[in-house]
Amino acid sequence: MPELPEVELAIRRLRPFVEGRVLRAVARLHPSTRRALPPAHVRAAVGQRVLAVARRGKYQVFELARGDRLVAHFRLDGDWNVGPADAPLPRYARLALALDDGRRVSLVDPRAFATVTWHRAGEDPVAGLGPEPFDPGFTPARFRAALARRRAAIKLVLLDQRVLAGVGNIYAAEALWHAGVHPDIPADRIGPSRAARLLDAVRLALSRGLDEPGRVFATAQTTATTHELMVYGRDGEPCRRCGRRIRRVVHGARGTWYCAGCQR
DNA sequence: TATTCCCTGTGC
DNA sequence: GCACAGGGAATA
Repeated sequence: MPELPEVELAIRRLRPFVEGRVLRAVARLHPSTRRALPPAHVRAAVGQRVLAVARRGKYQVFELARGDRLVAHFRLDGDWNVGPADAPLPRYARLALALDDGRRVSLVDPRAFATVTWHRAGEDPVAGLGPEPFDPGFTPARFRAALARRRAAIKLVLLDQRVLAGVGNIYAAEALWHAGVHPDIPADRIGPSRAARLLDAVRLALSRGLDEPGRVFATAQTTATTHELMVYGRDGEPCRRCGRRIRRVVHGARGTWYCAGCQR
């Protein structure tokens, strides 16, 4: 499911096709995209040149020439498809952008959870979003201060986009495993050294997702290949670090996998 | 702060 | 054939 790394890679693939192009038409192909993007907003965006596409957390921000923006969010399984405008639409296309070079960018999203919204110039389309995990200004001390304000389980707090932008269910579980932190620990009980370790672990887990797939890497504990998960979805399988069986618990209707042996 | 809802393919 | 999965907004 698209979290920060997958969204970043999707943007990198899309950029060469859309940056500098003019939006000739926007087709809303499903009730979900018609809800999120009313006709007036389509009219506002059509005819404008796309100056740049930026990422903020899991959001993709299309900067338009007049200063307004289209903002896409993949949610659970959205992705972009690029092809000629006269080709048949891909299966599960929920929205399509016709470009001035004859190409068409389609938002492909089987579950129709993805959104594309329009935001007037001057408006902050991602207000309230927390810091970027790789922002050098986001220090372990700031991370720890944010955690200290929260009593909920650290797993849930890592998913809170106001605390940290871009981490979802998979990378939260992976980061907690890398850091050796139990998912149920209350966030405000995480001290400075564990907060520093956890921030490093978040960055490590996200980096693995950004790496070339299949490259072998080693950490202090284990050797694996990039995009290979350490705990997520490995219910009952042995921990790659200590061999104990991975357990699955539920946090707010979402699965969390962890190792009771080395996450404390 | 906890629960519900939006959707539909996948896996039992 | 049906429960389940899940990010974020809305609701209680």
